[in-house]
Amino acid sequence: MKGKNNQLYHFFTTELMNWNEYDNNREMPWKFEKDPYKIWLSEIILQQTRVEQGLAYYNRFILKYPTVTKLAKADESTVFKLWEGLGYYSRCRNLLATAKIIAENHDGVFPSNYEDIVKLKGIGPYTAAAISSFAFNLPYAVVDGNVTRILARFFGIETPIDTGQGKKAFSSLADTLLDSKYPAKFNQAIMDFGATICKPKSPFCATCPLAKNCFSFKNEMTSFLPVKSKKIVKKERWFYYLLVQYKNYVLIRKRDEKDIWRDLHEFVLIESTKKESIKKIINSTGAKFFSQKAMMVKPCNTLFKQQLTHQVINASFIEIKLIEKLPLTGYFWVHKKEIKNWAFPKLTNDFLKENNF
DNA sequence: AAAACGGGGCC
DNA sequence: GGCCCAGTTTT
Repeated sequence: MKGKNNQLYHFFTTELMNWNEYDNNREMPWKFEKDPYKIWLSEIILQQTRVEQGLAYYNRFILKYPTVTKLAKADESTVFKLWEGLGYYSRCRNLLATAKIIAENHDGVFPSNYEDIVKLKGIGPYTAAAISSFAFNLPYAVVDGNVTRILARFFGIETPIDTGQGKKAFSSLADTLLDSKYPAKFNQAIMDFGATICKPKSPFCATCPLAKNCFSFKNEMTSFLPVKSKKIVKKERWFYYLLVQYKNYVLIRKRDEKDIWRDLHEFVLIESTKKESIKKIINSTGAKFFSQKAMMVKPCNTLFKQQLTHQVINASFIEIKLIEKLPLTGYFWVHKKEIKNWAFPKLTNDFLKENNF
């Protein structure tokens, strides 16, 4: 039984490494990169993010911050502005924090072993394995969505990939399969393979070099593997944004609670768990303070909707022009021309763009 | 162990 | 409308 498994393992690795020689045309600026800083940056950007979406961000970051030392000296708001629109903003916060740690505690030199790398903020098992193998050619197998999908399908593993047990099993199997002489090449190959051949939908089994020994291909199971255990429940929220203005100034604040869009900015927010009438919002205790001192209150008709992983945000914007410059705790006044210097959620930028604000 | 964290693209 | 993406952190 063990011998049979070993043969299968060998087949998998051999075919995969062979495939990479000829059939892989994915071009990415960080491919075959050896600078751990550039690899790190690319891996953080690509967490839960498609290559096509992250590519432009990567290029802009490298241009502006060519080294980890340069990044470490950067202003947080500037870095967030550069990250704006990419999502999962804790990645940006951790990126800067880690750059500072490397600059201050490691003399600006990226750690060169897995144990030290995985301790850094924003770097988990996947990213540590990627940096270790790509930059330092250390034998750590990456386990991302591509890898779990390929392994679940090829070996017919029904263990859910999003459980502790599953992660352990897939990681262990990946380490067994890893070509320890060429870890960087193996890791690059398996992810390219997942992205181009063993795709989530409509994989190219007809031309797949692994198909003849693939459990899912032989048993018509590709559409059922891998298995995920968790069902996502979405909640719906209604955001009513007051564009409180005085002359050419508008009130904004930085979101600082543990919630979506932390460290991004927003206008005066009145939130509800359900849809409200604009009239009710304007007359609410939160808005009355302003509407009483307003020369103009104008709701914008468009409803902005943003789908997130665990929630749906519905946003309406209401313009309020004041006759005097009122203060509001937690908020600050900025000139309209300065708005573009602050990072905002995508939904807000959509509004700003549509309304030439 | 489960939940939360964005935004985009595909079917 | 649901799924998935070169996952990690927090609860």
